[in-house]
Amino acid sequence: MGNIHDIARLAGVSATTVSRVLNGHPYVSDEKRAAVLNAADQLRYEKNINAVHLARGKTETIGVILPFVSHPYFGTILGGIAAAAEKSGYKLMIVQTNYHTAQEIEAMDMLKLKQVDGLIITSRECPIELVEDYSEYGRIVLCEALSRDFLSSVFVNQYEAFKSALSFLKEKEKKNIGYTVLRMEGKSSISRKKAYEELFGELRSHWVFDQALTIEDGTRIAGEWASLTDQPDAMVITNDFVAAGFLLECRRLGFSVPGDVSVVGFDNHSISGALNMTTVELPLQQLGEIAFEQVISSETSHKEVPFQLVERGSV
Amino acid sequence: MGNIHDIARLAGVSATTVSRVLNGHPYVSDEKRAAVLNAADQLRYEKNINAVHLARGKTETIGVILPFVSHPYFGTILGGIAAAAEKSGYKLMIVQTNYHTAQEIEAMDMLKLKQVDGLIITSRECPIELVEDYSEYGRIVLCEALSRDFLSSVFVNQYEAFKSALSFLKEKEKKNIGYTVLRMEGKSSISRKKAYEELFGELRSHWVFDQALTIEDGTRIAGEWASLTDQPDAMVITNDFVAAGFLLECRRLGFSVPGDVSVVGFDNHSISGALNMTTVELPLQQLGEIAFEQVISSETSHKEVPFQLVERGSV
DNA sequence: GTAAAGTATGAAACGCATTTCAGCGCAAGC
DNA sequence: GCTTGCGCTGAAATGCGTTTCATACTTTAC
Repeated sequence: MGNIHDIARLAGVSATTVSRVLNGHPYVSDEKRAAVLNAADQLRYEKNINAVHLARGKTETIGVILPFVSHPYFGTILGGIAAAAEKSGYKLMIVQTNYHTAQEIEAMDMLKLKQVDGLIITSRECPIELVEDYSEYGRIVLCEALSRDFLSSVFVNQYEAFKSALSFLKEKEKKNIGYTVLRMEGKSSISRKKAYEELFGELRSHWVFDQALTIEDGTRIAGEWASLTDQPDAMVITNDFVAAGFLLECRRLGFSVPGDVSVVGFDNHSISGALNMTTVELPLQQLGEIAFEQVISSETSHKEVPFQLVERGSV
Repeated sequence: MGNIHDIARLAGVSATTVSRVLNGHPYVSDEKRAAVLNAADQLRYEKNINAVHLARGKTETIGVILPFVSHPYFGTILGGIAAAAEKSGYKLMIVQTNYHTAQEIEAMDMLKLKQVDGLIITSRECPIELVEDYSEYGRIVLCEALSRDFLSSVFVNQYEAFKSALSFLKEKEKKNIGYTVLRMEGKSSISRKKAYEELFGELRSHWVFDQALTIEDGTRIAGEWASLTDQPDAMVITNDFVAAGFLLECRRLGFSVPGDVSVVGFDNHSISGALNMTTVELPLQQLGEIAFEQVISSETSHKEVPFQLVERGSV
């Protein structure tokens, strides 16, 4: 358990030669190579990766910022990132932020401190300008639509995806459509409202349901929906989990889906298949893989991934 | 963007003093402290964390091995680990193994290379003896029942949890009970069989369904169940997602749950609540938190976390 | 036969912060 | 008046691998 110098001494060579052997560099004679390997073996040598990181100035590690690791939306993106990282021999450092700015900043500091070579931000809370300030320390990829020179991005066109769900419902003669958002003040909230008004004119604000992230949220929102006197006859719902909660609670309350209310989810998570639910498929695994390719690329890029409406039986 | 020596020069002090100031150590005069802080500011100094890691010999980072990051079972454990890590100021390095031994070994090597201070293995594929060999390099926590001197563990008593589900069904007069396992050759498979035979005597081997991990698996298994001439009248299913797939597919095929077949899941994931499904609650978030506490503890320990049957309407 | 190109090797510099040890000055204790 | 101890400070050692540069010896190439 010595270091590279101990090996050098034992093998009768220089530390340089040891390093060359250990890293598979050329220009080492067979005898010296054998001697080094033998000495390393004898000393039960283990590289200290921190010394390598220090010397090389990089860590072959990518940081991933995500609000919740246990939510399937982020879990699936992370799965894609992890699969791509494994192929490229990169390690992954994850930071769960719970949407707290402080955690996000702490994560971005990893880039500054050279703990990670690059950063993937699956969902952002702090100002984009702040993120941009960190781009001098390493590549940053965001999973949202933007076109900044120093930040890469990979995203689904939320506006169009939402609009395609609405258009589909319009075709099906649905006139009173409600929808859910994660947060009223969120970015996607604005684009959704815009898409809605473009297709249906004025929006009744109480047809927009807030805080839609989990199955329980879906359950809750179903209750809210049920208590309305002017119930929407269709709902476009943030993701398949919320949609599942909504759909199941509606049925439990004695309503028929799609008889009384149609449901369109997002993601095409397997839960939507099991529930025979119409949804807009988002290739989240692929999005994660692309994000990883971008973060190790030397150039910034902006990539849109396609969505696709999957028609099933909830409309 | 210089280093600690540049600061020392600019502030007219030694590198030692700079280090003391930067790390909040006592015994530095106010003037020197101010001078150092000022110089650091002027130089826009950023610590190189890799040098710190090298010097200190530790990284305040814990490695987490898990087969799939996007599966809710592991996602929930990871969420618990992440929450605890955040509180303690630790970082998390994750390795997704897909149950491949090679990936597991690569992850364990992080411990040897001093890339992580400790390791949490949420699910293991390689021999326990091999894992034990790595324990000399840092603390390792496994999420399975075992009592090795150099490995910590946190676990649910799978045998008892499974048995409690079976007992519950027995009380409800169910006589023909099938169940699912992740893999026929798996560890839990053996303890399940034992529990089963203890309560019901001989087991019909075609009442055990293999490869039960995802919703789709549940869907598939429902098809297999439906095609049997001697259908079990109750199923105990690996986790709530598989159970959800099973339950929904049974209903789609025209069977009644619990009329034609009862279902008991595991985990008490919110999906089971939405489906009004009876399940055995496993405190996975808490299990993750405990695993983290164990991995940063200086002593090995073995902790069992309680399970609890949650009675709903699928039996 | 000589210049050019390739092979092989090591000394030393580089990346950077932490920590131990030694020492000096001043104040409290007896 | 002398010892003990605390406050403050810095030199040097420590952790460790990579990479550049200089050098010397072989081969090819013409």
